[in-house]
Amino acid sequence: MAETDSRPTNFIRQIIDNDLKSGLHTVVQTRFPPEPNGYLHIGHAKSICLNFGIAQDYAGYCNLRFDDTNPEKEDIDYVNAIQQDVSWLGFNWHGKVRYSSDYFSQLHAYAVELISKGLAYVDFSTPEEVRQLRGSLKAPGQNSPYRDTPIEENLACFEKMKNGEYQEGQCLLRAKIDMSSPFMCMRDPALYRVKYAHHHQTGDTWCIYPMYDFTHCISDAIEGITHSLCTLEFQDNRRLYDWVISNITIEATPHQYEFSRLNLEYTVLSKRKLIQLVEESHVAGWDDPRMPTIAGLRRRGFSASSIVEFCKRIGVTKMDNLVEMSMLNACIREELNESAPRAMAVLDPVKVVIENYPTDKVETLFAHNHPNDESMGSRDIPFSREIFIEAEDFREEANKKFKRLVLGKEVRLRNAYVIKAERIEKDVDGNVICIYCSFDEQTLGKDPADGRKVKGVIHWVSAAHGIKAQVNLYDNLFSVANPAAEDNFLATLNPESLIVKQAVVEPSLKSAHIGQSLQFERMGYFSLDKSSSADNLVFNRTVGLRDSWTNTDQN
RNA sequence: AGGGGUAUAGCCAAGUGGUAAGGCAGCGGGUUUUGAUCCCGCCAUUCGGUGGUUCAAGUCCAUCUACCCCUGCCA
Repeated sequence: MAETDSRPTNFIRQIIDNDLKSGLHTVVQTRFPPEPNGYLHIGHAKSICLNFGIAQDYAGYCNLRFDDTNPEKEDIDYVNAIQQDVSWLGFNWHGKVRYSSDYFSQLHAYAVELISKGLAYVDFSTPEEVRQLRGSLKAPGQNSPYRDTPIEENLACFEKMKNGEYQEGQCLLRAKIDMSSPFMCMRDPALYRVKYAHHHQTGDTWCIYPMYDFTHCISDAIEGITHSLCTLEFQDNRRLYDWVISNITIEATPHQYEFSRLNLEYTVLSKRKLIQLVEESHVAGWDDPRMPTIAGLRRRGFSASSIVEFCKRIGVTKMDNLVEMSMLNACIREELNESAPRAMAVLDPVKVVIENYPTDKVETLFAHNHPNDESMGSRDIPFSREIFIEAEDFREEANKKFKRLVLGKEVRLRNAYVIKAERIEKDVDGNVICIYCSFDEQTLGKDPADGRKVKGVIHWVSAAHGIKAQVNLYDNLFSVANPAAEDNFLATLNPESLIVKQAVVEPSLKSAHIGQSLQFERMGYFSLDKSSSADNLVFNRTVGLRDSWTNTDQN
C-alpha cells in the first residue's frame, strides 16, 4: 500500500487544533457540499480528503450535503454518481445524506425574518437595471428605487413571489447591506430568485429558490458545522456568510476557511469545461479513462488509496498551484509495483521463428507473478517454436546502448531462453515481418555456461497460445500543461490521447477480472476494462513504467 | 488609494525569531532474467525585490514588485 506514515499538517488543521485547545469547540464537524451538476473529479477528491480526513483524525463528523439550490442545472443522476464516488474513495458520511433543499422551509423563514428586520427587500428592477446600479470594481453602486419599500409591502411581495404571482426575472429578494461596499458581494446581494423549475428533491413545491450565499451558511449552521471549508474564490463571500449568520436568529456560528483548489497539468478541472468535453463528445463520457473524474481515474485503473495518497502528498495551502502529472503517476506506480501481478503482453507483435526448436514441441515454462514477492505465487507459460515479440525490441543494427534483439546478436527471452537473431524476412515495403532465430537450450533459468554476457531481456508470447486483446494506451487529454489558460482550451486537445493496440497476451490473462490491475512487464500497468468479455479482452493502460531510456536521445 | 488573497528549488510543500524538513521530477553509482523495482549518493549559503528592527529574520516592521479572485437572478 502506498501510504505515508505521518498525519497531514496544514493551516486548517492548525486552526482546528487551536479551536479545540481554546475550548471554542469540543467536536469538529465538517461537510462536503457538492452541487449535483456533474461528476466528481480529482479536485473534489482533495476537498473530500480534507473534510472527511479531518473528521476521521479528530473523531468528528463529516456530512455529505448536496448544494441543490439551482434545479435548472442539477440532476438526480449526478447525486447518485457522487455518492458512489465518495463511497468508493472509502469515506462514510455522518448520518443520512443531506440536501440544502431539506432546509427550504427554514431558509424561507429566515428570509422573512430579514425582511421583518428591514434587512431585505423585494426588487422589481430588471436584471439589466440591477447590474447597472451595482457599480463597478472602482465605482460604488447606487441604491435600487425599491430599497426603501416598507417592510409590510416587502413581506407581501415576498409572499406573492413564493405563491407564483410573478414571472421569472420580474423580481428578486435582496439583502439590504451596502451598495458602496468594496466587496461586490455585499452590494445588496440576491437572496431569492423566481424559477419555475422542477427540482429533483422538492418537485414543484417551490417556485422561488435561495441563492448559494444565503443557503450555504444557514445550512452549515443548521447542521452544526464548525469549520466550513471551501476554495479561495469564496474568500470575499465570507463577509456575506458572516453577515447572514449574524443577522438571523440562529445559535451556531460556523466559520468559513478557504484553501486553494487543485490544478493538475495537462487536464482541466472546471465543472463547466468537463461538462463541455462530455456533451460535445470530445471524450466517451464522464468515465472516459482520460477524464480527471473519479469515475475516469477508476476506469483507468487508479485505486482509491492512490488518489487519497495523492491528496495527502499535494497538501492544503492557499497558494495557487499547478501540480505535475508525475505526482499522480508516482502514487499509483508505487502502489501497483507492490500489488500488481506481472504478465507478458506484446502490444506491437512481430513474429519470431526459433528454427532449432522442435516444430511440434510445447514447453510449459514457469514464471513468478511478482519478482520480489514469492507469496504472489507463480503461473505456467507455454513456449513454442513461434512466438511474438515487440516490434520495437528488434533492430537490424544498433549501438551498444540498445539492449534488445539485434541481427546477429543475442537477447534473453524473459522467463525463457537466450535467442540469437540469424536472419529476417521483410515485406515489399521493407517492414520486418519475421525474425528467424536460434536458441540456446542450456540457458533456461541460468546464464550461458561459457560465461558470455547477454544484457537485454525482452518479453514475448507464444504465437499459438497467445490470445488477442485490445489494449488502450492513454496519454494526456491535452497537449499543453495548462489548457485552462488557453483562449480555446478545446484547440489544445491531444489527438493522440488514445491509441488502440491489437495486442497478443499470455493465455493466463483469460482469467483476469474486470477492474483488475496487472503489470505487463516492461510496458506498464494495465487494468481490465469494464467493456471486456471472455472472448474480447480490453485493457486500459493506467500508467507506463518509469523509463530512463526511451525518453533520452540514446535511441 | 477599489477590495480580498498568495509569493520558500523545475513541481508540490514543511517551517510559527535560534541558523532552510519531506515528497515528486532530475542527475551520478550499485544490484537486477522487467532499461522496472530496490539500494547508495547529489540536488536552496538562501526563502519575490529593497530597506529596517534584533546578538540572531524565511519568520517582526516599512516599502516595492508579480500573480490569482471579485461587477450571475451560478456555485
